Amino acid sequence: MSLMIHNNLTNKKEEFVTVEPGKVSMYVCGVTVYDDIHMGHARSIIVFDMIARYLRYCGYEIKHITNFTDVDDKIIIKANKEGIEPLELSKRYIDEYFKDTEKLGVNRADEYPKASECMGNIIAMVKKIVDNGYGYVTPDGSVYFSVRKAKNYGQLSNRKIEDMESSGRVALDDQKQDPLDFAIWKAAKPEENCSWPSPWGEGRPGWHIECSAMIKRYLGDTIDIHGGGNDLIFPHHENEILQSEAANGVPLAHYWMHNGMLQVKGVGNYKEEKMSKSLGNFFRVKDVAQKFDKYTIRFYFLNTHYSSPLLYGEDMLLEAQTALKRLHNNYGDLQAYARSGPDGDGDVCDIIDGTRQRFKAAMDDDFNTRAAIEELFQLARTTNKAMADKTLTKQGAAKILALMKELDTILGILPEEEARNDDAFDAVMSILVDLRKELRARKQYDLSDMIRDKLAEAGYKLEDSADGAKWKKI
RNA sequence: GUCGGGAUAACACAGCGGCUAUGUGCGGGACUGCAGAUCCUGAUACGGGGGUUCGAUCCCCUCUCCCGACUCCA
Repeated sequence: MSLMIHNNLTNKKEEFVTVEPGKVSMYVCGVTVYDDIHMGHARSIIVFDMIARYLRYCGYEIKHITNFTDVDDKIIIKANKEGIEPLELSKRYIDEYFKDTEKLGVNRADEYPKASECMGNIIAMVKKIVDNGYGYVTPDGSVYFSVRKAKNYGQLSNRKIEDMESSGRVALDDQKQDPLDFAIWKAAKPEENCSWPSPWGEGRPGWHIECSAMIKRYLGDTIDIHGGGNDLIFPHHENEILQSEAANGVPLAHYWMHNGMLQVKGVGNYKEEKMSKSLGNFFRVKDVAQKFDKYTIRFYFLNTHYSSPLLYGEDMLLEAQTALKRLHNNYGDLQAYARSGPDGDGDVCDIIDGTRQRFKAAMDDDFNTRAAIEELFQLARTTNKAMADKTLTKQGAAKILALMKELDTILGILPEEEARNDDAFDAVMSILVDLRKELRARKQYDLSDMIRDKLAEAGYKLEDSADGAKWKKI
């Protein structure tokens, strides 16, 4: 079974074949760092984190690059308002970005290039585009891309030039030779205080060019996967393709993947709308992370296919929390069972192989994390039952746990192993458990409940059942 | 208007041409000193209308509605 990816370039599910066998180059559009990241960004970050994790799980050596746009109108405006340098402002939000994504359990990408630190590459690419005849310099020292000269216009977004013209929404600008053209280099404006020297005078990059330049610098002319939110398909990704292909003469990316938008229930007319800064309906990651742990947030996002729209609400997170608790309980119970269950060779191969095989089949089907998570719930029911009838052995439980950990390297929704592996502690706990058993046999419930309560206060939860008590760390 | 994506039980969200998914919630039952957990079980589905088929929720056509993009946007 091979990995199938829904490719937005062709709008088909295609078998994943890399340029170089065993290696994956992946570029994901990051954020403009002028404010804290919100849950919509979190979705994209977690989705591509999951994708990178799965590819790694499949044995690929992956290079994952995500950029920071730190040169941008909004940054300049906000920095001017605060009376600080634009790069000082963006630095602040880059730091916040890392703090916030850490709260989401995100594995770091290999590099996080910043536009401000890739000026050489950007200028070189602009120059190349002009040299190749796809760009022109205006009198004020800006450089524009000639859209009509590009081959394959609209290959990603299925747009035709005629449609663009008739839409009546293309911006007019006296510097442009054609309203469809877009800036790849913008001449400096004196009041902005944010520019770099270039062959065309002081200026700064256009919005799309940094990604093209960074991809070339870090990953090469043609990469395997290019990702981002589906709101970037047009014009951002379309223009990235035009620029890169005009400069390099080869396709930019083989697979284009886009995550669906996070939506928020509209206030007045109960329609859903996209969570975004401009609509003001966003929830900051740092605020949400105060109420919900990373496992819950990840579960919430991964419990839906990455490309589908997803409704945001605290009630959704609460439901995710309850659902995930079932998995966490099962995981904790298995850990307890692996300590105190019956001995035996514990043949659980069928369960393990079947679960792994179905889990992988789900993931291979365009990263269907939702279906993969269903396997975890099935496994929980199977093992809960096996623990209840004692058909599971402690060795079997250990093997199931190993499988769960293995699969969780992809999802990151199960609690991490405590560093502790303390036999003495286990022995003490087992004394307490036995003591309670005796007390309960003598119906001295006040004392047995007191032990249970005190242990709960100390962070350990005891659960009684017909065949003795189990304990786990809360 | 153009281009994408949707419409699945109370809610969320998968999936498949015939074997009724998963979680939450709700109704029974088991277990139980209590708490918690767990197991068994019940009910409520595939937007409307055509068509293809022995058979469609799944394929085709059409209608309605929703979301996103076309302006900064993950």
